[in-house]
Amino acid sequence: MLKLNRPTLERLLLYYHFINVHMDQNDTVTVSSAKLATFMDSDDTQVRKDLAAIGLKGRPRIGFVASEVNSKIRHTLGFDENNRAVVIGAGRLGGAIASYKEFTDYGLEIIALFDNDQQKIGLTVGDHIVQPLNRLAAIVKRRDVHLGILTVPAGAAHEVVDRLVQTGVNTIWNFSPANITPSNGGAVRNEHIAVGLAELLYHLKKTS
Amino acid sequence: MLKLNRPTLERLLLYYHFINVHMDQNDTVTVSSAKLATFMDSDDTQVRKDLAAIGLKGRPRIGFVASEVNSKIRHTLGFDENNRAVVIGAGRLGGAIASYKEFTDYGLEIIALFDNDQQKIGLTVGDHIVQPLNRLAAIVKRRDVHLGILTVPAGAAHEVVDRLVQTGVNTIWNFSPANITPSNGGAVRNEHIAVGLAELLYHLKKTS
DNA sequence: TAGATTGTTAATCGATTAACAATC
DNA sequence: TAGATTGTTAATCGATTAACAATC
Repeated sequence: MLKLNRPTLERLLLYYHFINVHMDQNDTVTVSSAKLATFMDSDDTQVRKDLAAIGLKGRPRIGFVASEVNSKIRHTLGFDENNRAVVIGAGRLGGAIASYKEFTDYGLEIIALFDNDQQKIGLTVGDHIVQPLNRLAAIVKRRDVHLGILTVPAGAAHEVVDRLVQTGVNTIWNFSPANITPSNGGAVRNEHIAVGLAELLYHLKKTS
Repeated sequence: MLKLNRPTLERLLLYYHFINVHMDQNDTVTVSSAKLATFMDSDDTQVRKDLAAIGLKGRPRIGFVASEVNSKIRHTLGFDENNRAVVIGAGRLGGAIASYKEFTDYGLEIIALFDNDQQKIGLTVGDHIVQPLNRLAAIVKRRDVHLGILTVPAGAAHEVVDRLVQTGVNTIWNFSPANITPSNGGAVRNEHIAVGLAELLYHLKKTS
């Protein structure tokens, strides 16, 4: 199995979006590495390397078939699977994520929304009824859930992660301000919101 | 003015959080580069390089004064300024961001929330009343706003960006699925949610 | 003093870019 | 054919890591 690093995955995703937004999806539409590179502000060699890494071949004078690029990236990144996830933490952010329709474009289905707050349990948020955390294990088992999405306060994050890992969910998308480290064989993505903010504030400071 | 790249900014932020969470903030508490490196899963030389880059000096046998590290990072990243921002798009995500209390820790103040949907204008979301977009320019001018936070659908993103840039806001934190490119002298951070998702789905696919 | 830790230079590593022959 | 574009090797660049003398 090929091993793609983070920047490569990010670039592949951007190629994918560019083609989706800007190009017709029939077999006669082609795109050159130079065109993709211009959009990405990067180098055409980089684009060809990336596409070669996932097994795509282009044709001299022609370029790459746009729809092939798309479906290959889709398949490589797993967007054509059916991935089930649970959201834990029914605050505003949790509600926003649990209700985000576009996730289906990536093969992601949010099947349940949990919280421990008695005030929230039973409420309807989008398509979901907020459920108590003690139902987590049963639902994860029954629906074969592999991904946990964390939108709890920092203080609760580690405890919730332990519960998830106990039930066999070791792939975690963490939107809480806590720093979660992956368990054995697991994967964690910490979406630390302050990272993006820090970058912008630093820019503001420099230019003011 | 020193120029820090993105990974460096990210590491500085993580040092900052580590010290905040794990260490007392009095002048006698010190931290070694090796300790920070262990937490970060990186190298002690890297830590010393980063801290040296923002002008911090450590002492042999002692390490770095934790509170000094903290306040220096805080100042370098601009968290001790008063940065005003507007949020455009009063959906769930916009509401979550406009109501996120922890932004004050980074010197960020959300001063207004806008939307163009008549259904939403006038509603109260957290501490804000949703305002029509045509009030944007006046409020930006009056309150000296420098940062725009975008939580609109992809289709509306470019138009809103144009309006922001016209009123002089060229630093943009984009949570919409559109790819925004910076205007002259401006800065954009695209928080493309699918990037994190792609990384996790790819991991799931590899391990399943 | 001995030993832990810094600051910094040198070496390594990997990623990006340049060059160019092969190809349609 | 001529010329545009690929695939791939080689060169460059920058970031990370190793090494080690200086220091308290």
